[in-house]
Amino acid sequence: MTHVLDVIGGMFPDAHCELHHSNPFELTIAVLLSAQCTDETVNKVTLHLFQKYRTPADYLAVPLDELENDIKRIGLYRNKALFIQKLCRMLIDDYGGDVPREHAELTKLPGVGRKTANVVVSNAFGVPAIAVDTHVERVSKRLGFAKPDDSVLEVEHKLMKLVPRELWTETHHRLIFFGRYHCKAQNPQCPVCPLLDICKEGKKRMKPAPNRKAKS
DNA sequence: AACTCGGGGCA
DNA sequence: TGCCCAGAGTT
Repeated sequence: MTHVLDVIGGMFPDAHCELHHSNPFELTIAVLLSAQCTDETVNKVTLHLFQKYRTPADYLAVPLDELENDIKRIGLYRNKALFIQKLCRMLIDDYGGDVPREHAELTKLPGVGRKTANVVVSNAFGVPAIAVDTHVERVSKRLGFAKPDDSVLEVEHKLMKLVPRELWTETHHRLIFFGRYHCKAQNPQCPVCPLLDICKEGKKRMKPAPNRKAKS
């Protein structure tokens, strides 16, 4: 596992959170918005959004329609606008206007599940965590760190056992970059992958079965 | 466990 | 054009 992380680190020396933000609150909003869409799209929206809305009260000061319109370029925008206003209401009512630092409290917020909470605690509060999104899940299963039918939670636990705690967050970032830019869902770059010799899935893909459709 | 939300990216 | 996606909530 350590060897794999080193190799990926060589491929992506500057792997980091790609969401634009300047504090825990903005990060929470950005991660919530990023569900099922790319960080690049989120950044285009938050560039303007974070100029207009700076505090939880700012998000509550406008009608829901207006907030929806402000994030309209992002998929699932109606759900997310509603989540944001409910979340801001909870921050003000229950947390003194600040984003809670505890994982268990974060997951109580609407629109914040396990993955989002892990990204917030690790990336905003420096708490080691491995956020398992579909990239991390896919890569972990292809490389054999988890089994094909493992749940997201099981993948997270197995990764945590394979890596020392102080490297959890870095592991998360590296696996994300590897999955997003190299070990992609549709067209994994197996022919030029430095991990091919230790990757079962990669070897399987390099010599496809005759009855399988092979893209070329 | 399956369904829903939804515009963007990519073939 | 059609398919899939840096998830989470509801049933």
